Amino acid sequence: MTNSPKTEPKKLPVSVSRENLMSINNSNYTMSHGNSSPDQRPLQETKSEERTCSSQNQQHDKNNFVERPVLAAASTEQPSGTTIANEPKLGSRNGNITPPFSPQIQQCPVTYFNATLNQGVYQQPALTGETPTYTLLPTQLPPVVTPPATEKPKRHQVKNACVNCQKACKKCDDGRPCKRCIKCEMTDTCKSSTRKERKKGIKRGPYKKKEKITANPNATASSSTNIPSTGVISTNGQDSYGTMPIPLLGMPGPYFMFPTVSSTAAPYVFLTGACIPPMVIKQEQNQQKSNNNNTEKKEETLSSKEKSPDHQSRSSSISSSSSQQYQQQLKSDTIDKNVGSKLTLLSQVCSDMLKKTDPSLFHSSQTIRKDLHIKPISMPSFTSTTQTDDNERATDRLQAAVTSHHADLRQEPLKDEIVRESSEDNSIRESNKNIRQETGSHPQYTYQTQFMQFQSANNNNNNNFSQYYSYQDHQRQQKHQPILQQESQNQQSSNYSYIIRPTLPILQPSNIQQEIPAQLSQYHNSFLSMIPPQNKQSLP
DNA sequence: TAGCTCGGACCCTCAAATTG
DNA sequence: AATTTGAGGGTCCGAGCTAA
Ligand SMILES: [Zn+2]
Ligand SMILES: [Zn+2]
Repeated sequence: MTNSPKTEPKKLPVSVSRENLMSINNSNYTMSHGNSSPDQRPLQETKSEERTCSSQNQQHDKNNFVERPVLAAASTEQPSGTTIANEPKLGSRNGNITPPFSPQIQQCPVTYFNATLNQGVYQQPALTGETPTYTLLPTQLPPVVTPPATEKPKRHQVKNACVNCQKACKKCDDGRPCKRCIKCEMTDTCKSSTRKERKKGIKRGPYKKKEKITANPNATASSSTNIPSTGVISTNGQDSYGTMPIPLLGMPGPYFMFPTVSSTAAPYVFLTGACIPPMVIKQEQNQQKSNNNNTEKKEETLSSKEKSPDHQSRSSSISSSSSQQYQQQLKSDTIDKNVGSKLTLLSQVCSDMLKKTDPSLFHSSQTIRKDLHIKPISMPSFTSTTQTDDNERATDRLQAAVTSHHADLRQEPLKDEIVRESSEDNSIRESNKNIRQETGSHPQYTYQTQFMQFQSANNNNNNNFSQYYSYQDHQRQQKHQPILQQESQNQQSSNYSYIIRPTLPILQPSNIQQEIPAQLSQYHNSFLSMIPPQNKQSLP
């Protein structure tokens, strides 16, 4: 197995070096590092207000720490040679929650991946059958729905590209690993990118007023020629408010150590997996709101009829990801001779496997591998099986976090906690205690603030503290792993719970509230109260 | 000429503004 | 409260560039 990403020759039919698929779904995630790719976007300062997103992203990428995802209680095999030794140097590495303010942070290397791929290899979903939508603007006459013959079908895009595709600005898909990463042999780093939370409180200026539709179309047409008070007539009939300067709110984007929770929001469910790819979460959401007839879903269903068999199978597997269905698909004619389809299917199965809920998916994936002459993988661990399970675990973790917090405030030792041995640990622990005492909140918020200030002072745009924190958390877990193992060997029931991970994935399903145990809500609320108000929103 | 880069077109989401 | 608007924040196409 090699970790170095490959470039892909153009115009290659779907034939990938298949051996490397064996690395898919190895339940340990590892990352390859130090591979500089020509595909990386250069760091660019774009001053333009309107089209900053792309360059912003790239810039953000540049400065991001390489995140090491952790799958809790993941499999046993530690892939050698790709672990900590290869990690980027990040300043303090002792696995404690120490302030990461070393200047080295700025030099943190970023992993770039060789990542360009022939776009033609992928079948674009045929969307020609989709009904075009027309918006009735006040400046328009009542709609005359006559789509131009030359109208291009809508470009299909995934909700979340994987980090590799995102960096390369290339087409991604919903599978994890995605097709492109499979081809480029970057399966172990194929993770869904995280979306920034949208800023709130941005004033938008008045919208153009809704016109009353009169019976006389001429009257409508004439009255709809907007002459804004500014005297500027925009070309599309809109007012010029759109060009009003929008106040920038402090730092580049809000930063959330924990997801912001508004008081009116439905309770969240904390997933238990330490690093479940967002993609997986999304699928669960889809499953759970199957009876939720939002337009998006309908559109998806509609268009899936028009899609290629390949795509169709993927869509259906999202709505029902049973291994039998995968098996059936594998047997079906459409997929029989098509390597690409099988790869897609494998990608999908592997993606579902990451949920670690259905061991039979593993066998399905093995079947496909066998079919594709790919070396089989060893069976990963499968853990939680139900939503209830997840809720219970989440409750446990929240309880642990809250208990730990309150105990620390009272300067009481946690009797269940692992005794840290090194003096270094203890000194940090002491300092953490002090911070808790002073601020009344979790030390990480102080660190976060300091981190942001440091980054700001050094003109470093990376404000992704959570990735850093996550990494450290991982380090700590690594350190504690032997202790936990020892405990389990000695038949001791481990009472130790890690303080809730700052980057714990969160699921907010639309119609699952009733399934959330009251206890979880309770601890969740307590937990939220630990977050000082200034950290609930963006930092200054 | 194949592969890479990256500007910007295109797309979706969702908070603000507006309407009922 | 429900609906509409339109900007934020994203995806990824494809023209132009570069190296072999
Ligand atoms: Zn991808
Ligand atoms: Zn990928």
